[in-house]
Amino acid sequence: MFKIEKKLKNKFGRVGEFITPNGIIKTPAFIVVGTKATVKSLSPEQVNNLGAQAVLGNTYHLYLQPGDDIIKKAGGLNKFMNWNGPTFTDSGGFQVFSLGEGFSSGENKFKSQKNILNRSLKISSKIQNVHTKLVKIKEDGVEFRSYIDGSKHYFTPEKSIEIQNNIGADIIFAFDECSSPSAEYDYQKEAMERTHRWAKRSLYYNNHHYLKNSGVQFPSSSNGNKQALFGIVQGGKFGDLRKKSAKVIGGMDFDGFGIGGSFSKEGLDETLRFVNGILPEEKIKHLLGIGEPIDLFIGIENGIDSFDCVSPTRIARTGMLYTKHGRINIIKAEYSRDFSKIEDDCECYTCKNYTKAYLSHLFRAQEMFASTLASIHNLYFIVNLVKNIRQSILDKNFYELKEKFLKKYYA
RNA sequence: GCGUCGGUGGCAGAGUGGUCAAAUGCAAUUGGCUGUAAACCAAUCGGUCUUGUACCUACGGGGGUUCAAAUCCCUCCCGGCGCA
Repeated sequence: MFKIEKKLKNKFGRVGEFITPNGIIKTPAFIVVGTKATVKSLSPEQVNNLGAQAVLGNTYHLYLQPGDDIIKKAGGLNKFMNWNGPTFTDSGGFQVFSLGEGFSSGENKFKSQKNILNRSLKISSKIQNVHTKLVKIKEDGVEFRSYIDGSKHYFTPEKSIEIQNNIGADIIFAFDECSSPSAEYDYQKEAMERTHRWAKRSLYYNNHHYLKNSGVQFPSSSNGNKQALFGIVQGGKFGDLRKKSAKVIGGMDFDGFGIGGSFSKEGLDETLRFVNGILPEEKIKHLLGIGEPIDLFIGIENGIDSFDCVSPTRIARTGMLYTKHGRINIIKAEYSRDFSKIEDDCECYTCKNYTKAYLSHLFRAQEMFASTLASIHNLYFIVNLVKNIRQSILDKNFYELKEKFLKKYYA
Protein backbone atom coordinates (compact mmCIF):
# COMPACT_ATOMS: atom_id res chain seq x y z
CA MET A 1 0.00 0.00 0.00
CA PHE A 2 2.81 2.41 0.88
CA LYS A 3 6.08 2.58 -1.01
CA ILE A 4 9.04 4.68 0.04
CA GLU A 5 11.02 5.99 -2.92
CA LYS A 6 13.65 8.17 -1.40
CA LYS A 7 14.75 9.23 2.06
CA LEU A 8 16.24 12.36 3.52
CA LYS A 9 19.70 11.52 4.79
CA ASN A 10 19.95 11.10 8.57
CA LYS A 11 16.34 12.17 8.99
CA PHE A 12 12.94 10.46 8.90
CA GLY A 13 11.82 12.51 5.91
CA ARG A 14 10.96 10.60 2.77
CA VAL A 15 9.19 10.62 -0.58
CA GLY A 16 6.71 7.88 -1.35
CA GLU A 17 3.47 6.73 -2.86
CA PHE A 18 0.36 5.55 -1.09
CA ILE A 19 -1.97 3.42 -3.14
CA THR A 20 -5.70 3.77 -2.45
CA PRO A 21 -8.73 2.37 -4.23
CA ASN A 22 -9.36 5.81 -5.73
CA GLY A 23 -5.83 6.58 -6.81
CA ILE A 24 -2.26 7.04 -5.78
CA ILE A 25 -1.20 9.75 -3.37
CA LYS A 26 2.29 11.01 -4.02
CA THR A 27 3.74 11.80 -0.64
CA PRO A 28 4.45 14.07 1.08
CA ALA A 29 1.03 15.47 0.23
CA PHE A 30 -1.32 18.12 1.47
CA ILE A 31 -4.84 16.75 1.83
CA VAL A 32 -7.58 19.31 1.32
CA VAL A 33 -10.25 19.49 4.00
CA GLY A 34 -13.82 19.01 2.84
CA THR A 35 -15.59 18.53 6.14
CA LYS A 36 -19.14 18.24 4.89
CA ALA A 37 -18.34 16.46 1.64
CA THR A 38 -17.38 19.69 -0.06
CA VAL A 39 -14.33 21.88 -0.06
CA LYS A 40 -15.98 25.11 0.94
CA SER A 41 -16.56 27.42 -2.01
CA LEU A 42 -14.91 25.10 -4.55
CA SER A 43 -16.10 22.56 -7.07
CA PRO A 44 -14.27 19.21 -7.25
CA GLU A 45 -12.96 20.31 -10.66
CA GLN A 46 -11.43 23.40 -9.11
CA VAL A 47 -9.91 21.33 -6.31
CA ASN A 48 -8.48 18.94 -8.84
CA ASN A 49 -7.21 21.68 -11.13
CA LEU A 50 -5.28 23.40 -8.40
CA GLY A 51 -3.36 20.20 -7.92
CA ALA A 52 -4.88 18.64 -4.81
CA GLN A 53 -4.64 14.87 -4.64
CA ALA A 54 -7.11 13.94 -1.93
CA VAL A 55 -9.93 15.27 0.21
CA LEU A 56 -10.72 14.71 3.88
CA GLY A 57 -14.28 14.71 5.17
CA ASN A 58 -15.55 14.52 8.71
CA THR A 59 -17.41 11.64 10.30
CA TYR A 60 -19.25 13.64 12.93
CA HIS A 61 -20.43 16.32 10.52
CA LEU A 62 -21.51 13.88 7.83
CA TYR A 63 -23.25 11.68 10.37
CA LEU A 64 -25.32 14.65 11.54
CA GLN A 65 -25.87 15.94 8.05
CA PRO A 66 -26.90 14.39 5.71
CA GLY A 67 -26.43 11.10 7.65
CA ASP A 68 -24.08 8.25 6.76
CA ASP A 69 -26.99 6.16 5.53
CA ILE A 70 -27.62 8.65 2.78
CA ILE A 71 -23.97 8.70 1.75
CA LYS A 72 -23.95 4.93 1.71
CA LYS A 73 -27.07 4.89 -0.44
CA ALA A 74 -25.48 7.42 -2.77
CA GLY A 75 -22.70 4.95 -3.36
CA GLY A 76 -20.13 6.33 -0.97
CA LEU A 77 -18.40 9.62 -0.39
CA ASN A 78 -16.60 9.80 -3.72
CA LYS A 79 -19.70 9.32 -5.76
CA PHE A 80 -21.84 11.46 -3.50
CA MET A 81 -19.58 14.50 -3.78
CA ASN A 82 -18.29 13.78 -7.29
CA TRP A 83 -14.65 13.57 -6.26
CA ASN A 84 -12.59 11.08 -8.22
CA GLY A 85 -9.44 11.01 -6.12
CA PRO A 86 -8.55 9.46 -2.79
CA THR A 87 -10.62 10.35 0.26
CA PHE A 88 -10.13 10.38 4.01
CA THR A 89 -12.57 10.75 6.86
CA ASP A 90 -11.57 12.01 10.26
CA SER A 91 -13.16 9.97 13.02
CA GLY A 92 -14.86 12.75 14.95
CA GLY A 93 -12.14 12.73 17.59
CA PHE A 94 -11.30 16.35 16.90
CA GLN A 95 -14.89 17.33 17.71
CA VAL A 96 -14.37 15.90 21.19
CA PHE A 97 -12.05 18.86 21.59
CA SER A 98 -13.61 21.53 19.40
CA LEU A 99 -17.10 21.04 20.82
CA GLY A 100 -15.75 20.31 24.30
CA GLU A 101 -12.85 22.11 25.89
CA GLY A 102 -12.21 24.14 22.78
CA PHE A 103 -15.80 25.30 22.58
CA SER A 104 -15.98 29.10 22.45
CA SER A 105 -12.74 29.25 24.37
CA GLY A 106 -10.62 30.65 21.60
CA GLU A 107 -8.23 27.77 21.97
CA ASN A 108 -6.51 26.16 19.07
CA LYS A 109 -4.20 23.23 18.84
CA PHE A 110 -1.12 25.19 19.80
CA LYS A 111 -0.66 26.17 23.37
CA SER A 112 0.73 29.65 23.76
CA GLN A 113 0.44 32.72 25.97
CA LYS A 114 -1.44 34.46 23.21
CA ASN A 115 -4.14 31.83 23.25
CA ILE A 116 -4.52 31.86 26.99
CA LEU A 117 -4.85 35.64 26.97
CA ASN A 118 -7.25 35.51 24.08
CA ARG A 119 -9.32 32.95 25.92
CA SER A 120 -9.63 34.91 29.14
CA LEU A 121 -10.57 38.02 27.21
CA LYS A 122 -13.29 36.15 25.40
CA ILE A 123 -14.76 34.65 28.54
CA SER A 124 -14.88 38.00 30.31
CA SER A 125 -16.56 39.65 27.38
CA LYS A 126 -20.14 40.56 28.20
CA ILE A 127 -21.43 39.45 24.85
CA GLN A 128 -19.86 36.03 25.25
CA ASN A 129 -22.45 33.30 25.01
CA VAL A 130 -22.89 30.93 27.87
CA HIS A 131 -19.88 28.66 27.85
CA THR A 132 -21.52 25.30 27.54
CA LYS A 133 -19.75 22.27 26.23
CA LEU A 134 -21.49 20.07 23.74
CA VAL A 135 -19.69 16.87 24.72
CA LYS A 136 -19.38 14.50 27.66
CA ILE A 137 -16.50 12.03 27.64
CA LYS A 138 -16.94 8.59 29.14
CA GLU A 139 -14.85 5.42 29.04
CA ASP A 140 -17.15 3.79 26.56
CA GLY A 141 -17.47 6.76 24.26
CA VAL A 142 -18.51 10.37 23.92
CA GLU A 143 -21.90 11.95 24.21
CA PHE A 144 -22.29 14.74 21.68
CA ARG A 145 -24.99 17.30 21.36
CA SER A 146 -25.67 18.28 17.81
CA TYR A 147 -24.60 21.86 17.14
CA ILE A 148 -27.40 21.93 14.59
CA ASP A 149 -30.44 21.07 16.66
CA GLY A 150 -29.12 20.20 20.13
CA SER A 151 -30.10 16.55 19.84
CA LYS A 152 -28.04 13.98 21.75
CA HIS A 153 -25.79 11.48 20.00
CA TYR A 154 -23.42 8.89 21.32
CA PHE A 155 -20.14 8.04 19.60
CA THR A 156 -18.13 5.00 20.54
CA PRO A 157 -15.09 3.76 18.64
CA GLU A 158 -17.34 1.13 17.10
CA LYS A 159 -19.95 3.69 16.11
CA SER A 160 -17.34 5.97 14.51
CA ILE A 161 -15.93 3.10 12.46
CA GLU A 162 -19.39 1.94 11.47
CA ILE A 163 -20.19 5.43 10.20
CA GLN A 164 -16.87 5.63 8.40
CA ASN A 165 -17.51 2.24 6.81
CA ASN A 166 -20.80 3.61 5.55
CA ILE A 167 -19.27 6.82 4.26
CA GLY A 168 -16.71 4.67 2.53
CA ALA A 169 -13.60 6.87 2.30
CA ASP A 170 -10.32 5.22 1.29
CA ILE A 171 -8.63 6.11 4.53
CA ILE A 172 -10.40 6.23 7.86
CA PHE A 173 -9.19 7.07 11.36
CA ALA A 174 -9.60 5.37 14.70
CA PHE A 175 -11.80 7.26 17.14
CA ASP A 176 -9.59 9.29 19.49
CA GLU A 177 -9.80 12.05 22.01
CA CYS A 178 -8.09 15.18 20.80
CA SER A 179 -7.42 16.74 24.17
CA SER A 180 -7.05 20.42 24.91
CA PRO A 181 -3.59 22.00 24.69
CA SER A 182 -4.15 23.47 28.13
CA ALA A 183 -4.80 20.04 29.68
CA GLU A 184 -2.29 19.15 32.37
CA TYR A 185 -0.14 16.05 32.41
CA ASP A 186 -2.48 13.83 34.41
CA TYR A 187 -5.44 14.51 32.19
CA GLN A 188 -3.39 14.23 29.03
CA LYS A 189 -2.16 10.82 30.20
CA GLU A 190 -5.66 9.65 31.04
CA ALA A 191 -6.99 10.83 27.67
CA MET A 192 -4.12 9.19 25.86
CA GLU A 193 -4.66 5.87 27.57
CA ARG A 194 -8.35 6.05 26.76
CA THR A 195 -7.45 6.79 23.15
CA HIS A 196 -5.28 3.66 23.15
CA ARG A 197 -8.16 1.51 24.36
CA TRP A 198 -10.42 3.12 21.77
CA ALA A 199 -7.81 2.45 19.06
CA LYS A 200 -7.87 -1.23 19.87
CA ARG A 201 -11.64 -1.28 19.74
CA SER A 202 -11.69 0.68 16.45
CA LEU A 203 -9.29 -1.78 14.90
CA TYR A 204 -11.15 -4.81 16.16
CA TYR A 205 -14.50 -3.52 14.99
CA ASN A 206 -13.19 -2.58 11.55
CA ASN A 207 -11.71 -6.04 11.07
CA HIS A 208 -14.62 -8.08 12.41
CA HIS A 209 -17.82 -6.22 11.95
CA TYR A 210 -18.54 -7.22 8.38
CA LEU A 211 -17.35 -10.75 9.05
CA LYS A 212 -19.90 -11.13 11.76
CA ASN A 213 -22.83 -9.23 10.34
CA SER A 214 -22.76 -9.65 6.62
CA GLY A 215 -20.32 -12.32 5.74
CA VAL A 216 -18.16 -9.82 3.90
CA GLN A 217 -14.64 -9.93 5.16
CA PHE A 218 -13.78 -6.26 4.94
CA PRO A 219 -15.74 -3.08 4.79
CA SER A 220 -15.77 -1.55 1.36
CA SER A 221 -14.75 1.80 0.08
CA SER A 222 -16.81 3.28 -2.69
CA ASN A 223 -15.13 1.28 -5.46
CA GLY A 224 -15.15 -1.99 -3.64
CA ASN A 225 -11.70 -2.14 -2.12
CA LYS A 226 -10.61 -2.28 1.46
CA GLN A 227 -10.50 0.89 3.51
CA ALA A 228 -7.23 1.72 5.22
CA LEU A 229 -7.55 2.32 8.94
CA PHE A 230 -5.11 4.67 10.67
CA GLY A 231 -4.45 4.70 14.42
CA ILE A 232 -3.89 8.03 16.12
CA VAL A 233 -0.96 8.92 18.37
CA GLN A 234 -1.79 11.35 21.18
CA GLY A 235 0.07 12.60 24.25
CA GLY A 236 -0.11 16.37 23.84
CA LYS A 237 3.02 18.35 24.47
CA PHE A 238 4.58 15.78 26.78
CA GLY A 239 7.50 13.89 25.33
CA ASP A 240 7.20 10.77 27.43
CA LEU A 241 3.50 10.46 26.68
CA ARG A 242 4.13 10.90 22.97
CA LYS A 243 6.74 8.14 23.07
CA LYS A 244 4.43 5.87 25.00
CA SER A 245 1.59 6.53 22.61
CA ALA A 246 3.76 5.92 19.55
CA LYS A 247 4.85 2.61 21.05
CA VAL A 248 1.35 1.43 21.89
CA ILE A 249 -0.39 2.64 18.73
CA GLY A 250 2.60 1.70 16.57
CA GLY A 251 2.36 -1.80 17.93
CA MET A 252 -1.16 -2.26 16.66
CA ASP A 253 -1.92 -3.53 13.19
CA PHE A 254 -2.97 -0.26 11.57
CA ASP A 255 -2.44 0.52 7.89
CA GLY A 256 -1.00 3.87 8.75
CA PHE A 257 -0.88 6.41 11.54
CA GLY A 258 -2.26 9.79 12.35
CA ILE A 259 -0.49 12.08 14.75
CA GLY A 260 -3.04 14.18 16.52
CA GLY A 261 -3.55 16.50 19.40
CA SER A 262 -1.76 19.61 20.41
CA PHE A 263 1.84 20.73 20.36
CA SER A 264 3.79 23.57 21.79
CA LYS A 265 4.92 25.76 18.92
CA GLU A 266 8.56 24.98 19.55
CA GLY A 267 7.88 21.33 20.32
CA LEU A 268 6.54 20.12 17.00
CA ASP A 269 9.96 19.22 15.65
CA GLU A 270 11.02 17.27 18.71
CA THR A 271 7.67 15.57 19.18
CA LEU A 272 7.59 14.32 15.62
CA ARG A 273 11.15 13.08 15.94
CA PHE A 274 10.22 11.10 19.05
CA VAL A 275 7.05 9.72 17.54
CA ASN A 276 8.34 8.85 14.10
CA GLY A 277 11.41 7.28 15.60
CA ILE A 278 9.13 4.75 17.23
CA LEU A 279 6.33 4.22 14.70
CA PRO A 280 7.08 1.57 12.05
CA GLU A 281 9.09 3.26 9.31
CA GLU A 282 7.43 1.45 6.43
CA LYS A 283 3.96 2.75 7.20
CA ILE A 284 2.44 6.06 6.17
CA LYS A 285 2.13 8.88 8.73
CA HIS A 286 -0.41 11.65 8.61
CA LEU A 287 -0.14 14.80 10.71
CA LEU A 288 -3.65 15.78 11.62
CA GLY A 289 -4.81 19.36 11.30
CA ILE A 290 -1.45 21.02 10.86
CA GLY A 291 -0.48 22.98 7.79
CA GLU A 292 1.23 26.34 8.13
CA PRO A 293 4.28 26.56 5.86
CA ILE A 294 6.84 26.18 8.62
CA ASP A 295 4.95 23.19 10.02
CA LEU A 296 5.02 21.52 6.62
CA PHE A 297 8.82 21.75 6.46
CA ILE A 298 9.19 20.51 10.02
CA GLY A 299 6.71 17.72 9.47
CA ILE A 300 8.19 16.46 6.24
CA GLU A 301 11.74 16.63 7.56
CA ASN A 302 10.63 14.46 10.43
CA GLY A 303 8.85 11.80 8.44
CA ILE A 304 5.32 13.08 7.93
CA ASP A 305 3.82 11.82 4.67
CA SER A 306 0.57 13.72 4.59
CA PHE A 307 -1.13 16.70 6.19
CA ASP A 308 -4.58 18.11 6.33
CA CYS A 309 -5.45 21.54 7.54
CA VAL A 310 -8.40 23.92 7.34
CA SER A 311 -6.18 26.95 7.41
CA PRO A 312 -5.79 27.59 3.66
CA THR A 313 -9.53 27.52 3.03
CA ARG A 314 -10.64 29.06 6.31
CA ILE A 315 -8.35 32.05 6.21
CA ALA A 316 -9.07 32.45 2.50
CA ARG A 317 -12.72 33.04 3.25
CA THR A 318 -11.81 35.94 5.50
CA GLY A 319 -9.46 37.61 3.05
CA MET A 320 -6.10 36.28 4.22
CA LEU A 321 -3.82 35.07 1.47
CA TYR A 322 -0.56 33.21 1.49
CA THR A 323 2.36 34.73 -0.37
CA LYS A 324 6.03 33.87 -0.46
CA HIS A 325 6.56 36.93 1.73
CA GLY A 326 4.05 35.86 4.36
CA ARG A 327 0.32 36.25 4.70
CA ILE A 328 -1.48 39.34 3.51
CA ASN A 329 -4.97 40.53 4.35
CA ILE A 330 -6.40 41.48 0.98
CA ILE A 331 -9.16 43.57 2.56
CA LYS A 332 -6.63 46.08 3.88
CA ALA A 333 -6.97 49.61 2.53
CA GLU A 334 -3.64 49.49 0.69
CA TYR A 335 -4.86 46.75 -1.66
CA SER A 336 -8.06 48.40 -2.80
CA ARG A 337 -6.13 50.25 -5.53
CA ASP A 338 -3.42 47.69 -6.10
CA PHE A 339 -3.81 46.30 -9.59
CA SER A 340 -0.95 43.84 -9.33
CA LYS A 341 -1.38 40.07 -8.96
CA ILE A 342 -1.30 38.46 -5.53
CA GLU A 343 1.96 36.91 -6.71
CA ASP A 344 3.39 37.67 -10.13
CA ASP A 345 4.90 34.24 -10.56
CA CYS A 346 2.05 32.19 -9.10
CA GLU A 347 0.54 29.72 -11.55
CA CYS A 348 -2.87 29.46 -9.92
CA TYR A 349 -6.08 30.39 -11.71
CA THR A 350 -6.63 33.37 -9.45
CA CYS A 351 -3.21 34.89 -9.98
CA LYS A 352 -3.30 34.25 -13.69
CA ASN A 353 -6.55 36.16 -14.10
CA TYR A 354 -7.25 38.63 -11.31
CA THR A 355 -5.75 41.55 -9.43
CA LYS A 356 -5.49 42.36 -5.75
CA ALA A 357 -7.83 45.29 -6.23
CA TYR A 358 -10.46 42.99 -7.70
CA LEU A 359 -10.13 40.48 -4.88
CA SER A 360 -10.23 43.28 -2.35
CA HIS A 361 -13.42 44.59 -3.92
CA LEU A 362 -15.06 41.17 -3.93
CA PHE A 363 -14.37 40.77 -0.23
CA ARG A 364 -15.63 44.23 0.65
CA ALA A 365 -18.73 43.64 -1.42
CA GLN A 366 -19.13 40.24 0.26
CA GLU A 367 -19.35 38.47 -3.04
CA MET A 368 -19.20 34.67 -2.90
CA PHE A 369 -16.63 34.56 -5.66
CA ALA A 370 -14.13 36.14 -3.27
CA SER A 371 -14.03 32.92 -1.24
CA THR A 372 -13.57 30.85 -4.35
CA LEU A 373 -10.70 32.86 -5.78
CA ALA A 374 -8.95 33.17 -2.42
CA SER A 375 -9.38 29.46 -1.64
CA ILE A 376 -7.96 28.51 -5.02
CA HIS A 377 -4.90 30.64 -4.41
CA ASN A 378 -4.29 29.49 -0.84
CA LEU A 379 -4.80 25.82 -1.62
CA TYR A 380 -2.59 26.07 -4.66
CA PHE A 381 0.05 27.80 -2.54
CA ILE A 382 0.10 25.10 0.13
CA VAL A 383 -0.42 22.09 -2.14
CA ASN A 384 2.29 23.37 -4.43
CA LEU A 385 4.65 24.09 -1.56
CA VAL A 386 4.37 20.49 -0.43
CA LYS A 387 4.93 19.33 -4.01
CA ASN A 388 8.04 21.48 -4.22
CA ILE A 389 9.28 20.07 -0.94
CA ARG A 390 8.69 16.58 -2.29
CA GLN A 391 10.67 17.41 -5.40
CA SER A 392 13.46 18.93 -3.32
CA ILE A 393 13.93 15.63 -1.51
CA LEU A 394 14.17 13.84 -4.84
CA ASP A 395 16.59 16.50 -6.06
CA LYS A 396 18.57 16.45 -2.82
CA ASN A 397 18.11 20.12 -2.09
CA PHE A 398 15.53 20.02 0.68
CA TYR A 399 17.56 22.13 3.08
CA GLU A 400 18.27 24.84 0.50
CA LEU A 401 14.57 25.12 -0.29
CA LYS A 402 13.67 25.17 3.39
CA GLU A 403 16.11 27.93 4.23
CA LYS A 404 15.28 30.02 1.20
CA PHE A 405 11.54 29.70 1.63
CA LEU A 406 11.36 30.32 5.36
CA LYS A 407 13.74 33.24 5.21
CA LYS A 408 11.53 35.00 2.71
CA TYR A 409 8.24 33.93 4.28
CA TYR A 410 9.03 35.08 7.78
CA ALA A 411 11.14 38.12 6.81
C1' G B 1 -46.62 82.80 0.99
C1' C B 2 -49.25 80.29 5.15
C1' G B 3 -49.46 75.91 8.12
C1' U B 4 -47.09 71.66 9.86
C1' C B 5 -43.31 68.07 10.86
C1' G B 6 -38.26 67.63 10.89
C1' G B 7 -32.64 68.85 10.58
C1' U B 8 -27.99 64.18 15.64
C1' G B 9 -21.17 61.32 14.36
C1' G B 10 -19.19 58.74 6.91
C1' C B 11 -24.58 56.83 6.34
C1' A B 12 -29.21 55.12 8.63
C1' G B 13 -31.28 56.00 13.25
C1' A B 14 -32.07 56.32 19.06
C1' G B 15 -31.88 60.07 22.66
C1' U B 16 -36.05 65.26 24.17
C1' G B 17 -32.66 69.46 30.83
C1' G B 18 -27.49 66.64 34.21
C1' U B 19 -25.69 59.53 34.52
C1' C B 20 -24.09 62.12 26.54
C1' A B 21 -18.33 62.40 23.05
C1' A B 22 -24.07 60.66 22.36
C1' A B 23 -27.64 53.60 22.05
C1' U B 24 -27.95 50.34 17.84
C1' G B 25 -27.00 48.86 12.81
C1' C B 26 -24.11 49.62 8.49
C1' A B 27 -19.63 51.47 6.46
C1' A B 28 -14.46 52.23 7.68
C1' U B 29 -9.66 50.88 10.11
C1' U B 30 -6.72 47.07 12.37
C1' G B 31 -5.93 42.25 14.47
C1' G B 32 -6.87 36.93 14.74
C1' C B 33 -8.01 32.13 12.46
C1' U B 34 -3.75 24.96 12.24
C1' G B 35 -8.02 16.90 12.00
C1' U B 36 -14.07 23.72 10.00
C1' A B 37 -20.51 25.13 15.24
C1' A B 38 -16.00 29.52 10.98
C1' A B 39 -18.73 33.63 3.77
C1' C B 40 -16.35 33.86 11.07
C1' C B 41 -14.60 36.34 15.56
C1' A B 42 -12.48 40.55 18.13
C1' A B 43 -10.77 45.57 18.89
C1' U B 44 -10.91 50.64 17.33
C1' C B 45 -13.92 54.24 15.24
C1' G B 46 -14.29 63.67 17.04
C1' G B 47 -9.30 65.77 18.59
C1' U B 48 -5.11 66.26 22.02
C1' C B 49 -1.88 64.65 25.41
C1' U B 50 0.78 63.52 31.08
C1' U B 51 -4.27 57.78 28.12
C1' G B 52 -7.46 60.22 32.76
C1' U B 53 -14.11 59.35 37.00
C1' A B 54 -8.27 64.55 31.87
C1' C B 55 -8.83 68.75 28.64
C1' C B 56 -10.76 70.83 24.08
C1' U B 57 -14.36 70.87 19.98
C1' A B 58 -19.23 68.86 18.81
C1' C B 59 -26.12 66.99 17.76
C1' G B 60 -28.05 72.85 10.80
C1' G B 61 -26.16 78.66 11.88
C1' G B 62 -26.59 82.62 15.45
C1' G B 63 -28.46 84.37 20.04
C1' G B 64 -30.82 83.42 24.80
C1' U B 65 -32.82 80.81 29.55
C1' U B 66 -30.27 77.67 33.29
C1' C B 67 -25.52 75.92 38.17
C1' A B 68 -26.12 72.56 33.72
C1' A B 69 -28.73 72.45 26.76
C1' A B 70 -28.49 67.47 21.47
C1' U B 71 -32.73 68.19 24.70
C1' C B 72 -36.30 74.60 26.62
C1' C B 73 -37.05 79.77 24.11
C1' C B 74 -36.12 83.39 19.92
C1' U B 75 -34.35 84.00 15.10
C1' C B 76 -32.20 82.66 10.48
C1' C B 77 -31.03 78.77 6.94
C1' C B 78 -32.30 73.96 4.79
C1' G B 79 -35.70 69.68 3.78
C1' G B 80 -40.56 66.74 3.70
C1' C B 81 -45.76 67.14 3.58
C1' G B 82 -50.48 69.97 3.24
C1' C B 83 -53.08 74.41 1.64
C1' A B 84 -52.96 78.53 -1.51
